[in-house]
Amino acid sequence: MTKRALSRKHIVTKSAEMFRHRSFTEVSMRDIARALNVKAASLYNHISSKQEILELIIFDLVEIFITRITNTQNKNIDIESKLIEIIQTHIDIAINQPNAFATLNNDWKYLADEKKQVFISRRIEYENKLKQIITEGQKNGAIRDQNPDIIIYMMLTSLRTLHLWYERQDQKQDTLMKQIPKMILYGVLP
Amino acid sequence: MTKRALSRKHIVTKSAEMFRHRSFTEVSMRDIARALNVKAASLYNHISSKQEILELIIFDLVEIFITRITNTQNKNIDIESKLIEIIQTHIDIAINQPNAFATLNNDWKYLADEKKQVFISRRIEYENKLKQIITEGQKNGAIRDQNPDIIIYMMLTSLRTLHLWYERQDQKQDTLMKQIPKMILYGVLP
DNA sequence: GTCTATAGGTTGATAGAC
DNA sequence: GTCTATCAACCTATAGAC
Repeated sequence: MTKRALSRKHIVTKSAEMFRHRSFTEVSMRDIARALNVKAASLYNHISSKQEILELIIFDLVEIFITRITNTQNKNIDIESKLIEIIQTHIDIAINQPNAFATLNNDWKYLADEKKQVFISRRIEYENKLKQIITEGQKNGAIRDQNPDIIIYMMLTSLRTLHLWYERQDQKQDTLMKQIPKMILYGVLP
Repeated sequence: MTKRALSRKHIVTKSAEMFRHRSFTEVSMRDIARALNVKAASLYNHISSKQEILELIIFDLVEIFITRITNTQNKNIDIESKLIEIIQTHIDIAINQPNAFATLNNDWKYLADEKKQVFISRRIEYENKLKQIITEGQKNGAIRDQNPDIIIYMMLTSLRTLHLWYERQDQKQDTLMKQIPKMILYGVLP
């Protein structure tokens, strides 16, 4: 019945919130503990290491990204609609899960070696799904015949720091949902 | 006549090289010293603090960016050519000064409070020059009539991590110089 | 102008009392 | 399951010998 029982979930959520604004290496276990009104040692009753917190934040979101692009990939809609849906997924996550999203984008490099390799593999898997959609679109003439790696780069980088910019400019979600895909696609579509 | 005299310039150059791959906070003075085959204490004969190294890297490049956009701004060419030139400036710097470029983009937030404020002011100054060009283009009908902040965001974010991607994909500079502006502008121009 | 030694602080993590 | 106390390692920076 305690109002604020310490749990893995609380620790992970609060950590993501803190990693968003000051990176993984800058936030100490003492900082996280202080924000949860406990002492650092107490955290270790719920999680085994600082690394584990990072892994929980990042890999949960990785699964969400892969699930959603797979979903889009399997729909019976045209290529342009697929790309819009993928872009909107990124905007949705950037706005509605900004803490985990920022941590994934900024702090994946602090994953321990083995986990970092897993992350990179999953990212390549994601990019390959996107590449399949793009090359399929290029065969149909639905997408401009340009180096698909450059197209993917342009799509993904502009979406990677949306959470920062959203915070700074205070744009409405539905404005972004309309305008960003348009700006990306007019460069991608013939 | 020593082959490798320690100097401010050596220290700053080597530091930028290291900050590119592991951020400012992750690279210690001992690391920098080791890479230069001296002991950490020796660095302090040439620079006053770790902060000073960061400032030298970042503000040198800030001046280059501002000089170059001012230059473009004052030319007698049409708006589209101005935008292409600005984009190409970013690509040029990302490719030819990748270390300072990465440090500026990733580590400006580690500048000490006062210097960070100066940096932010200079960045706003830069973005305002870009905004002037864009709104002028919008009056002429040369640029799509869309929120200029979103246009600037799209232009700048896609250029901010070019150095990483360039490294990963091994694209040729002249390919990027042609294709990236095209991809950005087809989303900006009517 | 480089070195050793060290001050004074931080870090992630653990041992063991309660 | 939280706490205090602590370890061992690291950090930036300085003092002072050479």
